[in-house]
Amino acid sequence: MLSFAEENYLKTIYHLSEETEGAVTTNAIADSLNTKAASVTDMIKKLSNKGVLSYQKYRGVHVSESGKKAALQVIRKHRLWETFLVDKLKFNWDEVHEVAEQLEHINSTLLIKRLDEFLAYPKYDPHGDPIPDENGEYKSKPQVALNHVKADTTGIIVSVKDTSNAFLKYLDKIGIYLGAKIKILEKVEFDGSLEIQIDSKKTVFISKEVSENIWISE
Amino acid sequence: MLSFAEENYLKTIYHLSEETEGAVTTNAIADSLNTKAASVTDMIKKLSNKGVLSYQKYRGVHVSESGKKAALQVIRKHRLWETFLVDKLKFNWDEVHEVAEQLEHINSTLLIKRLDEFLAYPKYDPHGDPIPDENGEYKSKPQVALNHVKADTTGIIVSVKDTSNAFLKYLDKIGIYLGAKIKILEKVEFDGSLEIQIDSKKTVFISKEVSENIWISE
DNA sequence: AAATATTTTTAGATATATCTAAATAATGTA
DNA sequence: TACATTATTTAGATATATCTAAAAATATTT
Repeated sequence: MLSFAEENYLKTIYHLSEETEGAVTTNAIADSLNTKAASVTDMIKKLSNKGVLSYQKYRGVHVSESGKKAALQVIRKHRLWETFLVDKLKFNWDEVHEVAEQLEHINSTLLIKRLDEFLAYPKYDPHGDPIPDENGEYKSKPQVALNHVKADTTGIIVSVKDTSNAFLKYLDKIGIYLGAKIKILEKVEFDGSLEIQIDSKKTVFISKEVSENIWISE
Repeated sequence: MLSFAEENYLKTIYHLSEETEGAVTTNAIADSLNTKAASVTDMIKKLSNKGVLSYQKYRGVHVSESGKKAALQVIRKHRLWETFLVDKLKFNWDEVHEVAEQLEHINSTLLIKRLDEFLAYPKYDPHGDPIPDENGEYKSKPQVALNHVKADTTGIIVSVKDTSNAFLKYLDKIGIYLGAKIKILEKVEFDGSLEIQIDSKKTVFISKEVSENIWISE
């Protein structure tokens, strides 16, 4: 059994390991959790003793098989709760995270089984992220660039291919961000530009070049 | 802000103060929380410093006004979650407590507001206990003795007036306990005896004398 | 490769929530 | 009232999770 804090560390380390090649470093973990490197060292020793991480001094950590399983169960709980908050309790996307961070540590197999059932076995959370099943299995949603979808398509922005400052500033300015809900209102055949609606509110025009760099998950 | 452990102590002490005249003793708290008297002394000092209890050495504690408010909010959360678990997630009565004990400490005003709304503002939890509102206000359900209700009535056993060992042993034997869901199947006019169903399963016969001592909440 | 900078670990504190064992206060009884 | 019993508190440990400051290891630069 992992404690609240141990679960938090493991989940974060698992996420980092997915975006990192090689070992996850102490500082990366500390940054991610807003804590100090010394605290991380203490904790990764403990998690390593519990067999969920493999750790070599000064060489960072890798998540073990059992660690992955445990991390995916926490992620499963987190994403099921987020789905519940948005679908049933009418939370906005920006309101769910903090609460789901707490709810994900509630310990009850029956609760999660029934919650899953109650939500009709969702495969993706409100951000488009996949919800692992009881065995930790999941399938990511296929992603497509905005210029490859038809008018009337809705989806969630999951990735931005151009990460230059200029581009990100532009996206920020027009109100596009990771996780935003997008609807293609119109596609101009002439130049491939798009009129899109963001979060069922604001509508903006983007050029084909821009649309090639924004990837959504339907 | 109270910690998880502090909230648990306060809630328990509040419950004890409701069944006790005068101060709540250290040992009563320790028994109730399955902990040691020394731990209780430590904690009540802390809670007393926070102003939710008033405490005099060797004289036990009283819950202050602010303490009552805080305790009632924890109880509110507990009972709303119990209602959610039974009404929405199809938990049985005996399965809810442990999970609600965890859920009651989740910290989010919006969550509780929305949960309350989602459950259509319930006034009583699945055990028949009143759910305090945001201001801590609540109204207990009126209670009646079994011999005063008509056939077909359903209710929850909330109180047993005869607390002799013999009587309690008898109740235990026939499967009656506090919180049990009761349905009056038949009332024999001749002697006032009753055929009742317990938890939608077992049916038993009880005499009028016994029925006078069992109080339900409809 | 040596010097410097960065990263990571260790040592030693602090805060919370517990415990056991011993001391002290309150209560019950002869 | 004095003694015995019970209840409560204190003192001192333990475990978890955190921190700062210093030491050690690794990485980078000249």
